[in-house]
Amino acid sequence: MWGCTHGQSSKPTTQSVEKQSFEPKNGTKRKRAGPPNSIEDKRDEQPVKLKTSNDAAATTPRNTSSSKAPKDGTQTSNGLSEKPLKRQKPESSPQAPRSSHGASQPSQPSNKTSRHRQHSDRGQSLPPHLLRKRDELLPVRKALPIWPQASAIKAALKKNNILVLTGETGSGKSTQVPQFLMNEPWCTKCIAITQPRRVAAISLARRVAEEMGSFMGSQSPVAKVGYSVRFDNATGPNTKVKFLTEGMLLQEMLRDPIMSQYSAVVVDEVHERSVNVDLILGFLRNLVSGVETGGKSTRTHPLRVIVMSATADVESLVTFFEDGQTSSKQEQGAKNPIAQKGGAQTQEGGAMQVKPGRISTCFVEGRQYPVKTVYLPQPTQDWVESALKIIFQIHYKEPLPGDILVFLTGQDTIEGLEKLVNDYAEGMDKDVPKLLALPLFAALPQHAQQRIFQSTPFRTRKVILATNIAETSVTVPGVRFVVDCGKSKIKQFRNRLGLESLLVKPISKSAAIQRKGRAGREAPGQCYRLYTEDGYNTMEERTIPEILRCDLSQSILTMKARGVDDVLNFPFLDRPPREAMEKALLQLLHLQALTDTGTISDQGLKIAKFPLTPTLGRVLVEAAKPERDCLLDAIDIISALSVENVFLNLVTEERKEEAEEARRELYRREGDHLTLLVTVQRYAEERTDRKVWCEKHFVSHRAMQNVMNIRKQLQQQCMQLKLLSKDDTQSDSAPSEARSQAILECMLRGFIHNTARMMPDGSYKTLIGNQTVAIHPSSVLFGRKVEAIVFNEFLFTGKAWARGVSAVQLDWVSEVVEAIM
DNA sequence: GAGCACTGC
Repeated sequence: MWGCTHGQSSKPTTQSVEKQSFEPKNGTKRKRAGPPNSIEDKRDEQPVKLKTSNDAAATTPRNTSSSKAPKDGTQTSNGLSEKPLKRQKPESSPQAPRSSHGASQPSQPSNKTSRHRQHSDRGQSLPPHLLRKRDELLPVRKALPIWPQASAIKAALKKNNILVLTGETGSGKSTQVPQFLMNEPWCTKCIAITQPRRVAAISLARRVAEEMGSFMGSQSPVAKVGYSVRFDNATGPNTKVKFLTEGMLLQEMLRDPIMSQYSAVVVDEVHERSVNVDLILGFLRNLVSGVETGGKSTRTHPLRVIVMSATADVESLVTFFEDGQTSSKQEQGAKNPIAQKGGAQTQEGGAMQVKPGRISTCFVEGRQYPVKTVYLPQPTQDWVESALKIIFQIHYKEPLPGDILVFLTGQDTIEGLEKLVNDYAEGMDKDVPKLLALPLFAALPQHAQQRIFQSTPFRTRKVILATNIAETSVTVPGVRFVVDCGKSKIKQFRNRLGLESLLVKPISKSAAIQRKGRAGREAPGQCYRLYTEDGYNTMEERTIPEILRCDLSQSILTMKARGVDDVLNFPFLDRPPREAMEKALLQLLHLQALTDTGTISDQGLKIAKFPLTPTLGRVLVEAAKPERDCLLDAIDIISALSVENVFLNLVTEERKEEAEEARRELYRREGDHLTLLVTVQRYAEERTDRKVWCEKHFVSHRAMQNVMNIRKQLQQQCMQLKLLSKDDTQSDSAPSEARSQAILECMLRGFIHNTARMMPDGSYKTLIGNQTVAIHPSSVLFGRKVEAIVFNEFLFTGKAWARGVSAVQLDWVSEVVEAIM
């Protein structure tokens, strides 16, 4: 897990507090220390200001951090702020061993909990170590660029319900804004702060708890800070500041459309533009403008919304919340199945509408050392070779310390360059420091990823060869040089074919700036771009938001489940093409998640509540039907399909053969789905040592632990939806032939579009769309000829492949296909 | 006989 470095690192900077600025850095020194390197440094043109758009700018005192911080920006070791940020003592770390199972588990009443039960929440009687920590951290907080803005931010939210806050890395916005707001008179309930990633939600909550001198989550009833991520809910009755992942908030919004437990929602990292953040913003805009909150479900107090973003794209966000009233009016008359259930009536329009000028904006400077940009004089085709040259150029020219972070596109280029670097490094003179090449990508086992945090051996420079993972998800310490190939792999959904492809594409300017910034987190740095300045200038300004390039069926089902019937007029920050939305609507209709009139069906409501794609949700609902009666088996299979790679990928031929042999007892001739079922069942039955079992069968233990979590969650949710009864949780082993057939027929109900039949020449063609597909070599059915197949995934990599394949009978498929045609 | 950027419920 990222985010849990308890100070073993040689540097005090841990990624778990990366949102904090932990350097005693001078916020102003940065400005002109670097060369006139890029067009993106607009910070100097933008004074620190906070204004409301309906009155004159109320300029606040300029960020005072620069006067408090040491003037020398290169002075990295200064006790003032580094020391308190170290996670030194275990006692100061408010983390208890936590159960990672089911969010619904009650917190265990421990001695510790009852001992603190009588504590007042004023803090005086809290344990001294928490208070000491809090007091230690206060000066650090005060030195953050956002600190002087506290009163202006509070004033803005007294006046207006919406605040758009732009703050760069290191401004402290994620940790401080909730603390500024929590004691405001209007803030009688909880504040939610969303994060795109689990680690960020958890580590920010820990940090804020420390800063407040509070317990965390379920540690104590008086705990004021908590977090909620999948499989891990650490909130208590008095949680006032709650960090959660975007997906978690969306789930809550389905259960409680008006968000009655919150006084404010802070949407952080909006610039990353995940699909979930786009949905949240649309729902919030409807909510604050009084749309689809009709009747009895109207809020008594207005919800405060704080939208936080790193890039200065304030205008579009302000416009988004100001305008678009036309589309919301259209939705006003729309039926809301959730509200209707309670006999609610649609509220008359306009009562809580956001009028122009009711939105505040705020800009806060970040803290970043200057980074010099170097472009290639000529464009190159072979950027692996260019990267190699530049790595050694840096290594020979630049003194230690200073690690190199290289951004590449994927595992293969990373491993290729790793080998090259190692080969060349062997031939270096003895008096030159060593080079240590470290790969970093998500599929790399956890222990291998952790190597980047280990301290560098004496006279050695690390070269981290990374994918996009290092752009946002992982902060690599010690980096002073960035090498950016200017490309990344992007998944694109092709509407017409209904398949996804993974393509290597040029990155956007904003991504290039993000990558470059990774060199200036601890000291001034350099960024070598493996493209020309002209190349940079021709890049798109921003990365295309995910919602414009993904399959929309899950998003649209979520919208429908939340009562947005007219999805074509949903307030999107960026509206997906109509074609993509219609494609998704049609798919949902085929899944019988929608009725013929386009309203959500009972079945659709159930599907929407599962943490699954609509196709997989549909399979579950089908499996629960009495005539199928194979829900537990379906849950096992779907859990395994929800994680990537249960079976380990082996490299050498020898190991592959070994694995084939060991797994033979798991393989089922019906195909991959039943093979997964057997694997999950055997793993679950294993009582002695599951880890050993995994090693023996070349199965990923980490993946299987995740499968078990998902399996448990799905079983619980099926019980809540009354699809499963309590006394029915013991799955039978080894499904009979009849049950195998039932399982595959359920799969067909979800994957109608992913079916193909064998042609006379032995190739396969999809029943819908008539596309040629081939069974992927990773399938147990590879090389076999069967009359028809159903498959989990349709992907294009040079050729159209079907992955996750099972054999079915043609007449089963025909029956399902005819039903929707 | 191929190959897989990254999140998340």
